[in-house]
Amino acid sequence: MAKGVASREENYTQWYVDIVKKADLAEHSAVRGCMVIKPYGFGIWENMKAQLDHMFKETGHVNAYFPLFIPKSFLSREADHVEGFAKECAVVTHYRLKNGEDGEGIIVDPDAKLEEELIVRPTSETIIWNTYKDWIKSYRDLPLLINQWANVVRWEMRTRLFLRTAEFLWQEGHTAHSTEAEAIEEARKMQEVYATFAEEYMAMPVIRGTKTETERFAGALDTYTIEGLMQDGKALQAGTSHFLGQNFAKAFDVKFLTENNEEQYVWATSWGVSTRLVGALIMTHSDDDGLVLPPKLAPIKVVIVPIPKPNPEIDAAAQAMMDELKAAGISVQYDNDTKKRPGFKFAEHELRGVPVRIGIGMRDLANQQVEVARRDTKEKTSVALDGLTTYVQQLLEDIQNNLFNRALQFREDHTTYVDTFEEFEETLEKKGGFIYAHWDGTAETEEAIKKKTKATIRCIPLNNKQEEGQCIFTGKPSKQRVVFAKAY
RNA sequence: CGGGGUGUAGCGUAGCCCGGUUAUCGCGCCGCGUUUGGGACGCGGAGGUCGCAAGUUCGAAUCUUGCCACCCCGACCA
Repeated sequence: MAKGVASREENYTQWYVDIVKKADLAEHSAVRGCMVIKPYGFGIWENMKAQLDHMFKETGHVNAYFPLFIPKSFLSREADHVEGFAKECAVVTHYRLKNGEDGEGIIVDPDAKLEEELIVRPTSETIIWNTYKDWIKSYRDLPLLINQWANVVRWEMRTRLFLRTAEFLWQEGHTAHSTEAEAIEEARKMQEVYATFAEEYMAMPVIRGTKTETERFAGALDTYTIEGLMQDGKALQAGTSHFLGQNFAKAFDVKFLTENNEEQYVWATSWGVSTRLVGALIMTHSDDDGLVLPPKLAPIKVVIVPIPKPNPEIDAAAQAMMDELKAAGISVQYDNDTKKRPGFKFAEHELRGVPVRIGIGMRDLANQQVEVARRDTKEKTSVALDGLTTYVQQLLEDIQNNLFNRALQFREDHTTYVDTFEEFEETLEKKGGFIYAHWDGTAETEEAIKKKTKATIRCIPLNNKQEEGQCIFTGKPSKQRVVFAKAY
């Protein structure tokens, strides 16, 4: 176990905090509930962002930017929406400060009160739809496929680094369509983009599904979700995509003329993922030795450690390796710090989750080889210098695949089908994970189960198998199982 | 936002109950030397508004009050 990192077994929450801090990803700031994302943590986010942005562009979206501030009146235009967010909004009431007369320093100038308060966006549907109203006049203006990368603020009671902070970074896509079918297709398409990203880049298997009414986004008709399973057996919602129907179009009066010169409201979607994904990444793969990163998102894929310390010969060999690896598009770092000994460096790079470590000493050089260690299994192998880059490329792929398969195996081991409430409670307590169970489809039952067990319905899986059964709680007839879990 | 806990150097801590020299120790940091294939060692050195603010007192890290931050448990949420 790494120094200064709690084991997952003994204190999972502390382990998570330790990883974030020791791997130098983020720290708490002077502002309540807000974090400072440090360069290494931000590097992971940047890699996520670059890939997602690419995928959005590939699916026809363009980026734009809308204001941080939203007039208070906008938020209340859509009834469900305002109810969903009202309790966690930061409000700007004044626009000026001045020196206090009693010499107590700077105060809010009472004369500078805003006519209408501004809300710091918790999400941008309202300001965006108010804008779209002017942009959309004809079916020729549709579809409108826009994404923005932004920060948002939700005044959370209880925060956790990356998983839930008062301010967080995310992207929000907001699209407008001429037909209901097209909007639904868009929402599902983006759910699939998220799922692909999670599985292929984060190496995190996810369940694709639909949210129940209770768990749905405020103002949406349908919320599509991807749900991951963390190592402590709790589910984490990693991304959502919403079919908004015509709710926002009606609230903001966004109409267009069809080919037949008929006036109609547009159909909308919105979808987002946030820096929470960094938290998901940590909790999916990391171990008691520190962070474990999938190669595709690791800021540094390979680190070269001179053993026992740098010298001209080793430097030259390292430089040659780096040139070759960089040429192959692999980010690599040469740790030629003379103050730290190799063992310390090994532990440090493991803590930071660097996927591959290459150790090179005089003994290796004499044999024209290096020692290659992989972070996921901690296996070490001697590899010939000749063909090293090819080997590393293959190894990075192996690690990426292994991480996914390992996480998938974990999820399968922590997926249980139950038919009685006793089994349900027992599974929750002893094993956790995803529980497939019959449910009568009512919000009341869902609420009652949540109250009793803290487990919520994470989703109704896409293409869910239809089977007759009885609700585990009420015994009423049910046509399909839904996925329950305790969640973040 | 409710209940509980914690806050002493960059990090981890002793001291606090029972007020009294110059605030303890380890890690880290700086310098020199010896080391170096899995978290090195010796010697020397720097580093502190004891979370912040009031109060009690001749005297406060220590007692009182308020505030802030973090952790754990609830309610809320991505």
